[in-house]
Amino acid sequence: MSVLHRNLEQFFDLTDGEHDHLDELLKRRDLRFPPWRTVLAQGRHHDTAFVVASGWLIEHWTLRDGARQILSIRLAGDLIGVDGLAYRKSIFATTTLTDVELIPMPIDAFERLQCNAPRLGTPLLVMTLRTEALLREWEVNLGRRSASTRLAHLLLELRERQKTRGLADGACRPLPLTQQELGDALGITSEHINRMMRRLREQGIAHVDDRGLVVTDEKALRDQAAFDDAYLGRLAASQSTS
Amino acid sequence: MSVLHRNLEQFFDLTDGEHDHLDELLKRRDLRFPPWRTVLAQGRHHDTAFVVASGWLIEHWTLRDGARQILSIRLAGDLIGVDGLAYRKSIFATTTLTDVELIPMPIDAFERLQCNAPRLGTPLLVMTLRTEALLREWEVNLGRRSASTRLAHLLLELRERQKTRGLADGACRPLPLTQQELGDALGITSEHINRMMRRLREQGIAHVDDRGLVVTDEKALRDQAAFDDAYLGRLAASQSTS
DNA sequence: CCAGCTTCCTGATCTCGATCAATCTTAAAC
DNA sequence: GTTTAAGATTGATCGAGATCAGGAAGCTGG
Repeated sequence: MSVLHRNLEQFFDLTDGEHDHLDELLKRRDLRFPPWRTVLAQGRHHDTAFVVASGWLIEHWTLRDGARQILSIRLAGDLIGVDGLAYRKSIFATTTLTDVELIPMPIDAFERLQCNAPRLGTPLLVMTLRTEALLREWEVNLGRRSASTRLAHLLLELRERQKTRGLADGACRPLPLTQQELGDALGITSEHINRMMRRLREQGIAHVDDRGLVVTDEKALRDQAAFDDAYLGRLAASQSTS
Repeated sequence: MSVLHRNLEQFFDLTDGEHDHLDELLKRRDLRFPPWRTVLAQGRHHDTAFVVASGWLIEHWTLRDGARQILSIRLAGDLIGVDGLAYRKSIFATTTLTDVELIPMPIDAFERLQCNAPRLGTPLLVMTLRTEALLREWEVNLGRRSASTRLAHLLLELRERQKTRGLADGACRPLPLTQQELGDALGITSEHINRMMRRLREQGIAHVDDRGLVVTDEKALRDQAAFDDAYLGRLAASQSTS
């Protein structure tokens, strides 16, 4: 059973017929991409959305001066390229960070689904609303919080999202983000990320080794992150438990 | 015919039956609110979304230390409270800035609609995707652009959104935002907003008088805003032409 | 093994925008 | 008409984080 089935079954019990419709929606063959491959280019036409079966991707936007803002980090179970439904093209770029498996989901099949299995429409809408909630949280981060808070927030969020999918046991194994990328996600220079990481290390809160991120003082990190319990709850609820 | 009908007809031709379903969805009586009334409180349970028939509202989030981030400004034709569909509660606050008319749209009727008029599901999903696109643009603003660019960007965006609804002819008539609020939307202090406004005034680019915002040098403002033509196109497409 | 990357790491300096502290304006309130 | 309060405006100072300018450390491919 695919990641998407599991993700949807969180919200709704699916009938056999609906399972079949989903199967039809998802073309059989998974696509595989190596790291650093741009799956959806900024501004390019596209008519296929994807379910992330495994791996990490980033959605990002490059300014004319070369500065880059990472808009969102997508993990297994997330959807990418849904904006094709609204614009028939990608308004930002989506790029792999690791080896990635994607399940294609043609946009027009997506529309047909609304008619053939209308009950599935609501869960899909719910998934996009949950993504929207994450974006709003990031607006707050970028607009109002300090560099150290933002970093702590991102590290915890990623660990939490990994954990709810059963992918991270304590340590968030592979943290396939360079300091440059952390910075691009947080609107901070990589030099400053480095300084913030040093502080976390010196304070014995967290550090990165070859296994990935290691959190040694959960509570302190949570304090730094100004983490809202309600937010954590939403995070958990928004993810599949695969 | 309501704002919502018009907004949807941009994307799809509606059958009479679908018009009826929409009518049923929208309870007859509009609700009216005075300025500064919180329609949906942060974290409070709610089961009704609304279509904005007229007026201005803000969606905002207040941090523990009292700092406020305005997440989005909502105008006539926009939806508010759709997150109730995903969370059964509002994860941020929605507050009126002016006199506002709202058309209630119960969440459960919304779900029934998916089954009774499945074709309507897609347009509603499209509307939320367009909102999502605006949020991503704001992520870029908050993360990567300077105060002056952000301000120019917001002023132009608001004027454009008003214009595509036929509400602003040249001057964006009532700009019901204090400098404090502009700051809260842009992640900037009101004092700094004031300085940026002074600069726009001194450079003869734009100023605010009793009629609202007056743009005297369109091109210069557009340059400051680093406004992307593609973004403008999306803005126009995302709004009703009421 | 070395040359050439990329990423990590660090310090010195500078700048944008925050913070603090007033004054001014205007419109409602009594 | 005086009081009061909210917003606009301005200046002086401060600080978080950017920018600049490099090393150090690992990892590629030759």
